[in-house]
Amino acid sequence: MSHQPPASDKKARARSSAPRQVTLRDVAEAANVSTTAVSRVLHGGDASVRVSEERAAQIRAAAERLNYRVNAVARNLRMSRTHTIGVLFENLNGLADGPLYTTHLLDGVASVLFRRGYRLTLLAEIDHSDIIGSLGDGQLDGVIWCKLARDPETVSLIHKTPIPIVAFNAAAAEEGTAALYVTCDNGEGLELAVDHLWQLGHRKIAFLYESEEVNTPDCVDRREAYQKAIATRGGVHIVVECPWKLNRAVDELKATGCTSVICWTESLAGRLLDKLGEAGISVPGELSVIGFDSTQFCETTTPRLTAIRQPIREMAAYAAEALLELIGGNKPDKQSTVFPCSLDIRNSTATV
Amino acid sequence: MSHQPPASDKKARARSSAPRQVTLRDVAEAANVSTTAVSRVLHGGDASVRVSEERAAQIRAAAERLNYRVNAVARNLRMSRTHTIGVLFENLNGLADGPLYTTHLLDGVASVLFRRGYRLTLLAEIDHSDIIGSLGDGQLDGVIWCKLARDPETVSLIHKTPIPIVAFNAAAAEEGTAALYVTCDNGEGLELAVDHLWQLGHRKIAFLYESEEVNTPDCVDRREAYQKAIATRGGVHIVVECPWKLNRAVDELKATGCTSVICWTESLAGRLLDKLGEAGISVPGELSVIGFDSTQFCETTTPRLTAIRQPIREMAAYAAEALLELIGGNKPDKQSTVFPCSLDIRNSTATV
DNA sequence: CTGAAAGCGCTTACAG
DNA sequence: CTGAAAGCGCTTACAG
Repeated sequence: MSHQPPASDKKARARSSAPRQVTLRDVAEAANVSTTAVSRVLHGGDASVRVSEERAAQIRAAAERLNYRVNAVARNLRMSRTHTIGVLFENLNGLADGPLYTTHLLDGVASVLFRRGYRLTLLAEIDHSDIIGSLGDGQLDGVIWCKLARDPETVSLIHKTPIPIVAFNAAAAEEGTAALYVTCDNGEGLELAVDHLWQLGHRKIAFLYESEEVNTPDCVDRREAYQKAIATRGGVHIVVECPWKLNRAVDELKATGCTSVICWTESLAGRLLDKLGEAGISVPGELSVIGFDSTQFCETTTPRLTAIRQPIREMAAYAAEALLELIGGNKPDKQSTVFPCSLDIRNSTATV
Repeated sequence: MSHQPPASDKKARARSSAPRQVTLRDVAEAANVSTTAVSRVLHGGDASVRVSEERAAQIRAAAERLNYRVNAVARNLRMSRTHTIGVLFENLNGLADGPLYTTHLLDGVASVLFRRGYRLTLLAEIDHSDIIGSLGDGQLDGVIWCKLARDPETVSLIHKTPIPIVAFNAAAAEEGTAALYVTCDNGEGLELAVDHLWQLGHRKIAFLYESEEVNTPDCVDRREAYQKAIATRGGVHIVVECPWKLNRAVDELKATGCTSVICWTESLAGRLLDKLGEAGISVPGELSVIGFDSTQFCETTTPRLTAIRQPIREMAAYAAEALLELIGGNKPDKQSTVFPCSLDIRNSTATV
């Protein structure tokens, strides 16, 4: 019975033109049941609805025959839930910036999300003022906000955002912010790095960062942590700011008379190694260099790069889990999670 | 007038509980106009609707006052358009695999998409049979399918997918497939590499790939192109398959007596360099090594890696542009676009 | 056990 | 110029 194509003349749809999407209603008509029953059988949900096995089989057959696919957008609208979370980067460059930082980050997030049936959308902060528009438009259940800045404007943005937020690599939590913070222990990391150099006899240790990153949370924190670690030892801190391209950076470092330098990222350290090579300055012979992140990248530089390690992938996976908890309505017991850092000693540091 | 909060008693919504989303209807009521007018003023569209400047101002004021945000999911449902495109990877590992391949790919795609107001969703092929489910659920306007395989099963999948597809790094176009193909000229690339080695006096040139990748399109193409380039010169081809971890790979290469090896990716070449280093085999002294992709990664290996270059970022940006054209309903003039390869000679190759 | 109907928040012919 | 109403394709109280 009912093996003829669904008539649906009630609506007299334009069946002739573009191949209209097959809907739940079509399946219901073909199987001679209600859309309620079809929804229940095909998509589960509402357990209070019971459908006999016979009808269920009819429904499944009809769906198969008509090649029915659920329209997730309609479902999302109805349920106010998209099972999609966003990862927000400060800028487009973010993607190609750190040699492996972004990759590990996405890999960690994706490993959790995909397993739990969530999707991952990439967002870049193009227009600062439009973030709310992107985050509050209903398409995202939550967001992982990378390198979240701490200026008042951004903080107020956070308050206005209607979805749960996990701030990634954004240092300390703001007072009264609903967001969760996941970061690494920059203080510990720089303490380890300075300690390592100090033990090697270095007393003039520089800290290097790009002027473009002067306000990036991690950059600020690491700079301050460096200064504290140096101060603790009664040393003199040498903070060097350079342009992204490292023009004159080598000269400026030389002028300070430092014997070692800590770069705020491994990406920067890698580029510095190149410049030092060009300038004929041997590492670690004349200058010891330390980076931050300690991904596989550090195994491929010349010399292999000593670096502070933060477990990016694990942090990202944790951030994703935490976000799903928030979305599920579970309030976390703590607002900040700080992952420990360690120091991977390779070949770019030596006694002074 | 009408400065009191919207009554909306008609519906008697649960205003007391969770802060319900502010809708277009709320704005309309607050401004004493129709939703038609609000939609027109706030979101543009339907140019046939005209609203006086006075009313428009009222509407904008009401929207501002109520802190109205459009619900993009509802709009997407209505317009059957999400302005979101997917990037589909074969597996999760894809993300952390090639040192910079994925990053450049995403960067290229994102650079185009974000500028044109599109979003980017990451998908991984977890369950092969469920791809249609993901691609046909209405949440995506199109997809960039990376390393699309050529088995009959996948081809039939492509035919069933209701959204435009651009296949990336997937070699030749399938007969009668609607998909667009963007790839690099593997043949040219391997010809250049073999030529380079041949000129350096190498006559025993091996080709190395991981057994896990035996059916990956690019791997197949490059292998065949290698064999052809060798055959053209009357040489003997030495194809070596190894496990991902490269167990015994060095021994096997040694056993073949080859003086040089072309790896199908730079990632593999990088790992091989490590193994060779451990085994005390000097590169390029005892063995010349060539990789494929030639990203910044090759500048950081020891020695710096000679590699065939494919312009990943440009290819990805092109793929994104092409996909948007397809989505816009513009049929492309050609089904395949092949980007030229070149050879970046660095320090991992030398005379035999 | 089963179905008719309301409603998620938009946009857009259509009629005044 | 303006608005009432239909409808995108789902899910889910609610009533039989």
